[in-house]
Amino acid sequence: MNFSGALLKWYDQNARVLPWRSHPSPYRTWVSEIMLQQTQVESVIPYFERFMQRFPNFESLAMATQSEVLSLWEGLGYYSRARNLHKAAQLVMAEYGGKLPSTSKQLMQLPGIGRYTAGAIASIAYGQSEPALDGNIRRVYSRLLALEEPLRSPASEKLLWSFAREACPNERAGDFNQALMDLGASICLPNQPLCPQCPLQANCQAFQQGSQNQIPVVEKKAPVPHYIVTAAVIQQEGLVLIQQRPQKGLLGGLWEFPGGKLESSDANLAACLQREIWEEIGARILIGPAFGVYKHAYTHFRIRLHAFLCQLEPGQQVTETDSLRWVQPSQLAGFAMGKVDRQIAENLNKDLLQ
DNA sequence: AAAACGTGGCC
DNA sequence: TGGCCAAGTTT
Repeated sequence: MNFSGALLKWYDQNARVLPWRSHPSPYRTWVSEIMLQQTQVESVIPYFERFMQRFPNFESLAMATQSEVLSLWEGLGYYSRARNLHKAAQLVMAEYGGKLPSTSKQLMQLPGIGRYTAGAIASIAYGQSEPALDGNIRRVYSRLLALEEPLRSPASEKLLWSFAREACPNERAGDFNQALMDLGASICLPNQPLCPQCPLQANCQAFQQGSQNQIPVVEKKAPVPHYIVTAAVIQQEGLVLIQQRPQKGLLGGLWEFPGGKLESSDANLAACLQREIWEEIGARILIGPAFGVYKHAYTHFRIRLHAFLCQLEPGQQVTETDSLRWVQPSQLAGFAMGKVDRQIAENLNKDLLQ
C-alpha cells in the first residue's frame, strides 16, 4: 500500500500554519515536539510563542533557572517535560557543543525524548526517513488496516510501528509524518471521521468495510478515585507560607500551599490539616475561616480541596529553607504553581484588595 | 509492563 | 456532571 503521494499532495494544500513550521530550526522543532506531547495544538501555540521569546536558543534555556522555566510552563501540565527540557538543553550545550544531535538513537538519549519524539525530530528537523507514531497516526493506521486488536495492546504497538517504518518515505519524511498528524487532527477524527474528505479513502480498509466508527478499539479506563484534600494558607505579619513539591511526581518542582489528603483516621478537615502541617513542616497551626472549595480532575484521580486561612499557634515558628518560603501574596505570581494553588493564590490577592 | 503524570475542550 | 481525548515518556 503506497499512500505517500496522495497524502503529501493533500498536505501541500492543507497543511496547518503553525508557529514552529515557520522559521524551522532543530531547536524550535524540539521545543514544539516536547510541548505537543499529550497536548493539543491550540493549547501549545501561546506557550510556544512565549517560550521562544524568552528562550530563543539552547544557550538561553540552558542558562535559565529551573524556576523560570517552570513558570513559563505553568498551565501546560506534565511538568517533567519542562524539567527534562531544561536538563536536555544543558546536556546539548555540554556534550554536543550547543547543537542538537540528528540521529534518532542519539536523540533518544536526551531526557524527555522517547521513540515518537526522536522520530519526529529526526524527520522534521533533519529530513531523515524515520517513522513517528503518535495518537493521531495510531488512529489513522488502525483504520487503514482495519485493526480489530485493541489499539494500545503490545501486539498492536508492534504492528503499527512496523507499518510506520515501512510506510515512511525516503523523501519528505518530516512532511509525511506531519501530514498524518494533521489528517488525524482534522479528518480522521476519533468520532465521526470525515471520510468523504479523506485523501486516503481508497487505502482505508475500515472505510471499505464501513467500520471506521468501530475502529480503533479502545479499552475502557478504570474509574478514577476521588480524594478529599486540605490546604493551609498560613499567614504571619503579612506574609504567607508556601512549600515546593519534590522534583519527582505530581506537579514536581512547583510550589503549593501545604496540606494533604484526608485520611480515615482524621476526625475532620481541621484535624487533617493540623496533622499534615505537623508532619510536613513540624509546626502547630490554628485553623481559621474556610477559604474556598476547589474541585479538580487530574489524570488518575479527582480531588475536592478545602482551603483554610490559618495562623501558627502562639510560640510556633517556621524557618525558611530552600523548599519553604514566607512570601508577600503579591509575589506569589513569581512562583510556579499548579492550577488549584494558583486559584487560591489569586483569591488571596483578590481578598487583600478589599 | 502497568501506572503515573496536567490541563482544557467537547459532548 | 463526568468520561474521553490530546504531536508520549518515565519508571
